[in-house]
Amino acid sequence: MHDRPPTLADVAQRAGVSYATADRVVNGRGGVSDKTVRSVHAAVSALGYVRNVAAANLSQQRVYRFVAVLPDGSNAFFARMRALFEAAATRMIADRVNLSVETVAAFDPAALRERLETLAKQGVDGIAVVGSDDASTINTIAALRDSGIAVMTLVSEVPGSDRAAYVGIDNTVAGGTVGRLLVLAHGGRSGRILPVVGALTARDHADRLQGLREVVAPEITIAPVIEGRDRQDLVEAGVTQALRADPSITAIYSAGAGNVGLIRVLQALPATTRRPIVVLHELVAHSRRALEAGLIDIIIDQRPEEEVARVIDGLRLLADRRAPILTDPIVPTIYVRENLPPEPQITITGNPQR
Amino acid sequence: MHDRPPTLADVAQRAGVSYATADRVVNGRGGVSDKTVRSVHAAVSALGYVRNVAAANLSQQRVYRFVAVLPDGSNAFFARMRALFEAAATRMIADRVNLSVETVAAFDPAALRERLETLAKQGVDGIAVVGSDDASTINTIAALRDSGIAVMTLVSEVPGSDRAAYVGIDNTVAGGTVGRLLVLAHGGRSGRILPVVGALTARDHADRLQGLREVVAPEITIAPVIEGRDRQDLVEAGVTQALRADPSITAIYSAGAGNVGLIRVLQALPATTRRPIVVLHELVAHSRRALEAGLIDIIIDQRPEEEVARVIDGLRLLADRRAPILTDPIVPTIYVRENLPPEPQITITGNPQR
DNA sequence: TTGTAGGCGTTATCAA
DNA sequence: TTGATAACGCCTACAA
Repeated sequence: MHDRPPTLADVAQRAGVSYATADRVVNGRGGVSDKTVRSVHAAVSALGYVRNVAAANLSQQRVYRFVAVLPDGSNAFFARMRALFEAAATRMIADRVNLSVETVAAFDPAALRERLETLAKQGVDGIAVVGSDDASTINTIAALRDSGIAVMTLVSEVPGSDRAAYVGIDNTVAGGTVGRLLVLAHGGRSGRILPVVGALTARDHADRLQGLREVVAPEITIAPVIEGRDRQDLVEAGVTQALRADPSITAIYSAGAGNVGLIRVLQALPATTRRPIVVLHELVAHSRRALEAGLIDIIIDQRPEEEVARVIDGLRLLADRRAPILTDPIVPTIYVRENLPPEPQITITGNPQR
Repeated sequence: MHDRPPTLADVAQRAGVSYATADRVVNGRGGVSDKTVRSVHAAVSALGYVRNVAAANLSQQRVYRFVAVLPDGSNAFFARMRALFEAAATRMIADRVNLSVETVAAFDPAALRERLETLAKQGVDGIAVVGSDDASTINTIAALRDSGIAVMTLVSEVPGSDRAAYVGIDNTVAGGTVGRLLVLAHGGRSGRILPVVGALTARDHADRLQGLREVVAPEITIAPVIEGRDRQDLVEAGVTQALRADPSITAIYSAGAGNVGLIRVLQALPATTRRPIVVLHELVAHSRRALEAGLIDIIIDQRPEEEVARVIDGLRLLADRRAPILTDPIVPTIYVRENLPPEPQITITGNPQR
């Protein structure tokens, strides 16, 4: 009843060959006669042999070295993602995976390329990088891949690149989701949405807008887009002006960053007027407070926790050259005031007993 | 630059003691002089030693044996959860964890107790069980715990029990979330919600209703509750009758199962009338189709994928007697038509290369 | 209170 | 084409 799982030695014995031969067959190292191969395979499936990864890793003294490359700057979202990576890193050292987080100038393909090439020279096993849609980055990723390094893109896709996988949301889906919620919130009445983005040239922002448009038309119209460059001050000025200029606005959708500026506008709104419905992206400290305070209605979040977990999983699978990794897009999640998760804690890792 | 992580042997050498002594200190086995303890600790932190779990597991020939106990019946949600557990099980045999899924008569505390006691005798390391709120179950869980078996409750909490952790949503939160979305969807207008539950005595359903009530009052009123016993036919009959009796109903919230019946009612609704806003729980095949078809508006889901992952993680931590496991509640997720995840695939596990 | 050494299942090297 | 065997890092029985 309680027999231990079969080992390769069991397989070898059953197949009537030496341990080494069984190993050759199981791990496809070649140089084994067909007949022997067949008998080993038969033994494997008869016994239900499964390679013991713990033992394998031990014998190989495998130490995975992974790096996550994030854009620098004071962006709250990436700060959170960074914290998540760091927490994961400390949890994983017991599993012999060495994960580090590095920062590189945002929107600077040359800097990114240089950093990636340096990492390649240092011999990392895998890299997760926040994508950007330019030729330099595409080429760099291809080069890394050719040199056998697993590359995954994170948060933002690098369209033409042959990265091993993309982990992030589908921005068109995100925009569409927002659109659907706004349609619901308008309850059949007409309305006018004020869209705020960082820049219309930013692929992800444009996709979100596109998703929105497809869903809300034709009942609800869309006001001229504000490009806030992801900067609080510009967002604040732009939204203030737009609201003043167009009193028919019933909703605001902020698809980019700089939302501190938007929140300031909302705070300053006269209490007499019914404020527009407000939806914005990413659950971070300030957006959370705004939702709790009733200044905004919905946060749509890409769940960086899950993204980080998937990236790490994926890098490990790639490093082990296991089968094609699953690549379902992340489903953007909706937060309202009532289902906010517990505030993220600063995690202090204790020393495991035993 | 590329040195391998320090081993206990390194620690021992640096502390000037034997391997066994270092081991005694690091694993707190006692019987070591204070002075020695200190010097070993010093060496540990000087070198940054971290126990290699792969090696530890190997040497112990540890095989985790976990069981998930789910209620039987044709419930689509539990069918999905079962599939998720089974998929996880096959993925984990390479890690020497033996996870099996068992089924026990729903709503039958005696049967559950018997099953759990049998498992205890067979010497499992951990059990995940869908809770129920009765004395027998509470006692059984206590007994299991005393005999050193890790018990986690899943989906539904067992209030007074000393289970190691509960993995599931907070149902009051779920109800509140639905309430908020319905308030939004009413856009300041009054309305009347028809609630459908399995039974008011079912703790989770009652909690959901409670969460809803707290949020929607006072603008939106709540019609008399339909108790559908989670059965399609009863739900269908109840909802049909209620809609006929009360034309002022603007929304339906189904907090329980039997939603196939509800969907039939919606399909039969005359196309001329504007149908009520409909929210229900759990993303399964039929609810998904209904959302895609525009028969319902929102699905609130407890993400069984995440629940399963957390349970397995938790059981492993408990079996290893590692620190108190994190016990954040699962955040219920909102689906609209646009952010439905890809249809779950039947996963066929390939043989890992190497 | 401290130390020695065999074994866990795999990988990889060397020899036949 | 096949076989034997020394690591890998940790746990533990046993000895001192």
